[in-house]
Amino acid sequence: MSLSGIFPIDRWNFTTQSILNILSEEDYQLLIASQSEQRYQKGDVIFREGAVPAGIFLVRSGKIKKYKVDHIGKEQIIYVANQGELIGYHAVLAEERYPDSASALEASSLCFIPKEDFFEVIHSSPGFSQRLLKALSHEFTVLANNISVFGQRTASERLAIALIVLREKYKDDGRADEEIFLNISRTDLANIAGIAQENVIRLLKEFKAEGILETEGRKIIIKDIKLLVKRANYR
Amino acid sequence: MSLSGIFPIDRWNFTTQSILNILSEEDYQLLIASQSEQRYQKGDVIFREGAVPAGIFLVRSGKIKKYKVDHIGKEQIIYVANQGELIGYHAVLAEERYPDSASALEASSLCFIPKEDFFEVIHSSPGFSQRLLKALSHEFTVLANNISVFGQRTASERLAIALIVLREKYKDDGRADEEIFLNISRTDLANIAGIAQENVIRLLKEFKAEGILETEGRKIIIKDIKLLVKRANYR
DNA sequence: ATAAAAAACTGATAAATATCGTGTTATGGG
DNA sequence: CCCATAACACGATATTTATCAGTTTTTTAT
Repeated sequence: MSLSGIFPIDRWNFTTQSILNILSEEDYQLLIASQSEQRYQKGDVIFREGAVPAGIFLVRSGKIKKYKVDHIGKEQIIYVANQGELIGYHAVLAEERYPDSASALEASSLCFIPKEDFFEVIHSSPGFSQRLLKALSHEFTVLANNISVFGQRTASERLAIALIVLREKYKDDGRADEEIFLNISRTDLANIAGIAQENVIRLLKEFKAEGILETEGRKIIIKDIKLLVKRANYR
Repeated sequence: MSLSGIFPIDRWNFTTQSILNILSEEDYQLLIASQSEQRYQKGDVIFREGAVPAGIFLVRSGKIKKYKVDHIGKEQIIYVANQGELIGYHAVLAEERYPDSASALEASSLCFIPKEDFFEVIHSSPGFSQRLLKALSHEFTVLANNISVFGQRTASERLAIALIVLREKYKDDGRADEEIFLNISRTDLANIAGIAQENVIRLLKEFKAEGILETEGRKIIIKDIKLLVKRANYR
């Protein structure tokens, strides 16, 4: 079951497009010409905040979290990148160091693209930079939306919103049936929603009691997306 | 006194560049060819969330807030645009409706640029879209940074950070001396930092007691930026 | 299969922050 | 200049959320 028609997730600007959708076949071939695919285990770091970027990464499979670590070691997850998305290109384009770190949420496969190759495609394909502008502008909207969520929403609303967004990201994995299984730890959920891990557990218990979801150990299975949307308090 | 050397505000990615810096003289002339400058009083709305954009706005003078309004009427300020900045171009580039509203924080003068003119410059000047990509990528970094601030910082840290950022934006106004006067209401401050207005007042009182700032009615005068930075708990 | 480690979970308490009620001071229009 | 209105201010209280100090369950590695 898609969210379209139930929760206007696109209209509310919580999702971004796979970069592959904005690439023509030629551009894509050019981009991955000197590719080197690498596998990452769950928890492996792809790049660290402050490092100088040498290129960008295309997520071939798996899920990557982008996050910033606090002065007291607290982690805030900024974004979860899914299969088909590019990561690290903002820093390359802005000619800055990485403003955040990236690591694998689950076993993932990434394709490294040297920044020279990336710039070559940008320079040689005028259409590409326009589509990139469009994609970046949309991503900007998504992030701005997130700021308002943090400023205006309660802990339970933020968790509900995080679950809705994650459900979209996880729905293409595995199971073909209605129930979508989120393979993510309580701690990562807490670091996405910006709340304490213990409260994630308590809130998940509430959601479970309301029939929104089921849990089996670490597994979270979203059962009733409509109720979840109601919990998020959107309209 | 500039922040450089005291607080590495650029390194911490809290500021964005004026778009004028990335425009060549020709591009600039082309952009404002069919300009129509308009004056806005404090509080006047420039555009509203959900509207279809017809073009972009260049801030000639004054300050514009971009914000989202809650289901219960609470306002979250996403960004304060200063003289020299463009607003509304993300929506135009993404071909979306405005994701947020914009209104004047003080009497301002804006120059409207029809979206056709904007696209013409993008298409005709390959350098421009590249510089725009760079600017957008940097803005993205700034927003991502803000998300981590909301997720990781206490109310007083968020207020201190808001004051530091605003100080940079207000320092070119009026007075040439050291003390920078922020012409912004407690409510707007609250809506930037994402805290209750009463708490802004209480925290300002604390900051005053610590010698960080002075208040004269609605006026806020930053006296000691070093202490303010210490309050923000950055390093 | 089993031990060790990690993650999930729980209840009590503390801390942070919002809300409410009310008084006071600024500020802008007539 | 004065009045009306909005903004500022402040204490008391309620609410929300985090922290702490554990126990239990699940997962991982051998």
